[in-house]
Order: sequence, then structure tokens, then C-alpha cells
Amino acid sequence: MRLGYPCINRSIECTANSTFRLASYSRERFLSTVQNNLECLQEILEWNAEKGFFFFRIGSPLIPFASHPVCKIDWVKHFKKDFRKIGNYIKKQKMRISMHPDQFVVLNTKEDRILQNSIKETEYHCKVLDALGLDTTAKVQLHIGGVYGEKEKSLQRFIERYKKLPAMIKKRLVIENDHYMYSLKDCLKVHKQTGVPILFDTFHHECYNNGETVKQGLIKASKTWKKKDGILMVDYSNQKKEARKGTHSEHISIQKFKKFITDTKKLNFDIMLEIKDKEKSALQAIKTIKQVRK
DNA sequence: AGTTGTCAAGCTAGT
DNA sequence: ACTAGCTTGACAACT
Repeated sequence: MRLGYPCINRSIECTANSTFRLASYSRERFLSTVQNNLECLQEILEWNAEKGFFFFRIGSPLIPFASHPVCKIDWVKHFKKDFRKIGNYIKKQKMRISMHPDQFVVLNTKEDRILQNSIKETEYHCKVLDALGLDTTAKVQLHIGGVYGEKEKSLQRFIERYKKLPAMIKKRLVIENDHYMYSLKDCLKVHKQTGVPILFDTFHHECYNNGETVKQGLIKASKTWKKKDGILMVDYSNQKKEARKGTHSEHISIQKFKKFITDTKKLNFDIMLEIKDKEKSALQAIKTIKQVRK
């Protein structure tokens, strides 16, 4: 079991998510930003290793505008050495990496323009993991997409779209249950017809499920991961009190977390902590894991 | 130097 | 009708 947090580390003065406005795009700006992001990524990973975090989600802005027509630079080639170096470090440390394209990526969209953009953007995420030289246990996670007032039809459209995706995406793509549109059960339906692994989000499952407990859901999801995919990835979060349903909490509730990992003690999976204060909560969580699991 | 509106891109439920 | 929320921040123009 590995533990991690997504995208940002607030403890160190370095971010791998620097970007800029499209209007100020230039070759120089692009290259210096990416250079900075890659250096910070390395720094964050080293910090993580020191603290005991061996799961990390790389933020989407790592290569700004990578899937936009404005970007004409072969960044994989240009930063080949840097990617290789970081990738080697990840492998040496036996770290797990994931990426999560943002909300604009909707594979089951009705519009061709959105579909094309979505494929390009997903492809970009996969290219980063390829450039790092990571195996197919490094994943790119997406939700099924929109409902458009006709859920079954929209779910089927995802399946059709999935089947036509290029192999470099298929080998990394996993789907995640969301908190109000597509539950674990819906994801399992897609899995049955496509073989796509299901990343299990415990918080989303609490918001929206079909009667399965978190543990039952987790077990079902874990069976969708084949050897080449690695062990199940889990997103873990808590509801923020007095906020609308689905809002992530500011801090982790260690009591709840302890209960969760105690309940699932016999199961093996990697946990991504989607808590607003990121590594702060993660540091507490890691202590808890050490107590419960040895 | 600090504050605030805005950023390439979508969709939904809550308010 | 509008907007918070999503994984969310960070940029850039303004005070």
C-alpha cells in the first residue's frame, strides 16, 4: 500500500503547475515554464520519498497548452533527458504515478469538437507518462462524462468511444465513479464491455451508490485491475461540513481514515488523499497507516 | 506588495 | 438564472 496526495505540495517553495495565459504564449515562455515545472516535480518527488509518500498525481499544467494548436514544439524530444531522469527516479523509488485530466475532457460528449479536444488532452497526459518511461501501472483517470438527460444512451456512447481510442490511451485509461452521475455500478457496466479498470473513489461512493458499503465497493473495483494495471488505485476524501454535497474537506478526519484502513486491512491498494490541505493531512494519514498496518 | 478578476476547454445540482 | 464545485491554482492587471 502506497499513500499520496494530488498535484500540489505547499510545504516547499516550488510548483510543478506553473502556467501562463494563452495570450502570452511564446516558445521561450513555454520552454522556461516546462523546465521549471520538471525541476519542481523532481523536488516534490524527493520530498515525498523522504516523508514516505510513494504515490503522486502529477498536475495537468505540467506542460501548459500541450494539446492546444498553439503548441508546436516537440516537448517530449526537447525534454527527453529531463523526463528520463525523473522517470528513473520514480522507478528506482518504486513510486506510483497517476494523472487526472480536468473537467473539460468528456469522452462521451455529443459534440465532435469536444471529443477531438478531449482525445488530444487525454493523449497528452499519456504522453507524459510515456516520456517518463513508466509502465502501464501508471494511470490516467477520467469520469464517464455527462448524462445529457439520457443516462443509458450516454453510458453506451462512452463505451463506443472507448473502443475507438488509440492503444497508447487504452493502456493507461481508468474510469472513476463520480458523486452524482455515474456510480460504481455504472462503471462496472462499462468495465464489463471494455475491460477498463475502475479507480474507486470512496467519497464519491458515499455520496452516490447502489447500496454497497465502501468496503464492498472497493473489493468490486479491485477485481477490475489486471496484473499489468497494478493494484487498485483509491481516491480518498471526506465531506466538508456545511458545504454542498461533494465538496472536499479542508482537513482529513483521522478517526474516519483510521476506521477505513482498519476495515480494509486485508486488502491491498494505493491511496490518493484528495484533501484540500494536501500533504499536511497526508502526513497525519501516513502515521495512521503505520499504526494499523505493519 | 498586496488584492482581485480571469483564465482554452464542460457539465450538473444546489442555491 | 446563476454559480459552486470538480483535482484546483496561478497569472496578470490593477490598486
